Amino acid sequence: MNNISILLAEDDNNLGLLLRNYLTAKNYETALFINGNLAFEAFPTGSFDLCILDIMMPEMDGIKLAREIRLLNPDIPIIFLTAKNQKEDIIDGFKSGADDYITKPFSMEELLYRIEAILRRTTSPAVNRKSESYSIGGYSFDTLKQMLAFNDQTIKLTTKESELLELLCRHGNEILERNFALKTIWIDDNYFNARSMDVYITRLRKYLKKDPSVKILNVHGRGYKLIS
Amino acid sequence: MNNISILLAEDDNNLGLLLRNYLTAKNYETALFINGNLAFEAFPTGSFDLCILDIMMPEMDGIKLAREIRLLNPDIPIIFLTAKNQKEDIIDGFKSGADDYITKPFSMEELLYRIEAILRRTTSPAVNRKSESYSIGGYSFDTLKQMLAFNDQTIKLTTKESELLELLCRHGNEILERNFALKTIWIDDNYFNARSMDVYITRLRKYLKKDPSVKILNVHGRGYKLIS
DNA sequence: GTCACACTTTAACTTTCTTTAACAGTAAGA
DNA sequence: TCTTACTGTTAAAGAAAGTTAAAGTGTGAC
Repeated sequence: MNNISILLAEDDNNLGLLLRNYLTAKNYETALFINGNLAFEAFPTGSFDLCILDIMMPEMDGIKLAREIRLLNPDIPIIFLTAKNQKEDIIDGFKSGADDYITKPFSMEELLYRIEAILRRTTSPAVNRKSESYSIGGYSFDTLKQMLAFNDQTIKLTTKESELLELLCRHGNEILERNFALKTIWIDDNYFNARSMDVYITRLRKYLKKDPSVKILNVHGRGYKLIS
Repeated sequence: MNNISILLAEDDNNLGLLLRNYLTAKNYETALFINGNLAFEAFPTGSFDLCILDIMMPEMDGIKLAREIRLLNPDIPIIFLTAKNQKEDIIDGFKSGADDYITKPFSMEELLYRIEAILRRTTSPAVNRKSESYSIGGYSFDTLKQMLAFNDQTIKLTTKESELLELLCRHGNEILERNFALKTIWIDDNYFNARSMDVYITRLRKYLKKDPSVKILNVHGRGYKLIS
């Protein structure tokens, strides 16, 4: 166990069990509740570090649940699960204080990335801040500081630049799927976000061109490959 | 070999052999079994790192097999192969502890991506795909960078060009079957994809004509042979 | 509050990649 | 020889991605 405890509220039992098993396998202590009421009753007793709430649930929906939880603990990170194209849900979700949300269907890997990202943002620096750093050819990239260094020159990346470069690094020398990247970073993989991503790819390529052995290759119709 | 050993259970012999050949070529040690019983009997003897199980199989189906395997080894990654739109299968699959599933038809590259993704999640740090390079007469071809070099001139190949040339190289001086190439790269071996492949063969021949000893020969009705 | 600034998205235009089409040439069997 | 399926080549059409600039958006300083 890594001492992280997750409250999971999901009424679809198949998905719920799948998620619980997966998160448990990933060393997150996970408590599953099949509706909002049960989750809310359990919340004060367990000392949870993170909540994953389905929005559409009978009895008490995820948004209402989030508001109640926030009254008890204003700082706890909350990730919403929602079906696609429920824009209103998403807006309501953010109003009720979501830190993040993820649209169904999603891959386990995607959810895991979100959890890690959110824990990185919210847990205190002293605790488990493992500063990941990648070396990309002659560059070195610190994901936490969001700094990209080449020899003595260092530039600060923006959040999106850094997140995209991190995903590329994680999938180093293999394909990073467009949709995966879009859903993990932009949440929604619509046309405009896809074009936005193109702009960021261009920018990253510009940053990385000092070392000619480093390349971000496009795989037509699928995604990108960072090679070094 | 990269020391990764895969158990593959698939009753369709065509697909089974195609998969085994491809995975073997990609340096995964692969054992193929044509039904669930045989696979299960063999499981304890071979020390496998990953299972790829067809769901629909006679005798013991993939889901039952997965459960049995999980009893022996709760952590081994399992990928299911399933026909499209078999939602129930997928859900059952996840209940029995699948890590991922892939719906037929799929490309080899897609499966490879899933395998790498799952290994990335379960083994750490990342298994970086090494850059393979082939020499073809006076040319040198880097599969990862997708670059084809002749003397001081280097051209960048597109993804499809590179995939096709890689298959040709891998079958160097022997025959690359049309259907194998089509299924591996284009997924579907229909008429239009076949014609598309012809176009790519023409293009590769153009790239390779600087060295007259290099030839892509057609074997009528069967496929192509790269000689150098 | 509003101004300035950094960050992100949208827009417009260009280039590249893949597939489809059209037509020509070639091998093999009836 | 003649027919038919297979292959070769080139051009075109359509979709995806590259690039640059402008327009939004939010955030902190004052």
